[in-house]
Amino acid sequence: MFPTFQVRLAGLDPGGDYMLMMDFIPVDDKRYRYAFHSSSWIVAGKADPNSPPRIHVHPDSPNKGAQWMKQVLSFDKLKLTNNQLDDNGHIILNSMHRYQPRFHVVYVNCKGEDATATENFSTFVFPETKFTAVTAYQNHRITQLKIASNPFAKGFRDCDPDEW
Amino acid sequence: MFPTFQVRLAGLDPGGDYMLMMDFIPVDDKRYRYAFHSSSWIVAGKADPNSPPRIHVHPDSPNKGAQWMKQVLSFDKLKLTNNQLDDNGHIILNSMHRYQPRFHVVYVNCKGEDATATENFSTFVFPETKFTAVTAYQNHRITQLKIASNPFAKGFRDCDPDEW
DNA sequence: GCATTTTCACCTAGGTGTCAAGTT
DNA sequence: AACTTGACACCTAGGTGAAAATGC
Repeated sequence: MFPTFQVRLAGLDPGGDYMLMMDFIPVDDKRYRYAFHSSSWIVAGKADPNSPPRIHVHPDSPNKGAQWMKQVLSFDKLKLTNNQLDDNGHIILNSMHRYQPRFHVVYVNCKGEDATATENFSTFVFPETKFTAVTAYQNHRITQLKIASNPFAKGFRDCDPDEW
Repeated sequence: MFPTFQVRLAGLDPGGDYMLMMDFIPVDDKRYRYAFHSSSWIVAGKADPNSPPRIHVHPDSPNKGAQWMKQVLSFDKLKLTNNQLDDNGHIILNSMHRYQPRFHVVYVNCKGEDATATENFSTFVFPETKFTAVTAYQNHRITQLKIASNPFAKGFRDCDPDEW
């Protein structure tokens, strides 16, 4: 997923253990298609059936609050797929559907026998991170934006990288 | 470090938390040089002063016993340096000195307040992994062995990779 | 004279959009 | 007609020993 979801954490218990996670929930029960004449997405019917939702656990989990708060966190290992039979633990999405990423902070208290009974969750949603999943870009300006900002797409840039 | 230190674990508590670590201890208090005429290492004086020893923690730590036992463990992120002022957390060694890698399994019991009081260690030493640290290979057969076995050195192979 | 560092061509490994071909 | 897949050239990022340059 590019751009990568990045976040800075504050207010954690420095010595406590936390797991950080992300998941993706459908924004609505609709399927979309892109109307080129109006350059906008329009509803194209009811949503396709979706696989059981998956959760991406940040690979540095679990870790101390102090460690998580030290720097900006990046979910750069998170991968998306449209393959409903995916076997790599990637997040499964339906193409041409809208999704809202969610960020979860899980406090892991291991003092008790039954760990789950003492876990605390906080979930954060940033509405500006909603997106439509595609297998091919529908809008040339999105293509140009990603070519301009993703280092791996440098080979497609027209002019000097410093000019961007 | 190549070849990478790899090990398989058995007999852990599947639900318990473990940290896996490696460190490197001097084999003796000597400095060596390579005698080309006899193709062997000979003592060349007393050991140079060494920096405070560092410990490499396997980056997947901490993790459950069940997880550690699932596959062969590889310490492929472990890096060596001769830079006594290293700031990257690498293992600091003296060139032309002999070292013995050690492997540590640490059981992390977090039920008590003072975690260190309830930790249990096991240390494993494989004498066949002893080596002499160098900045340049002293023996052409070592060079050829590494060219033959390290995928990143394919550019230096003489014949078809399949023949090796 | 020996040991170390630096630069280099050559790899591995994998993330980009393009374009042609395939699918529904 | 709309959507998806796979091969591809072109990148990033970084691990090899060779050879030249530097240090002691």
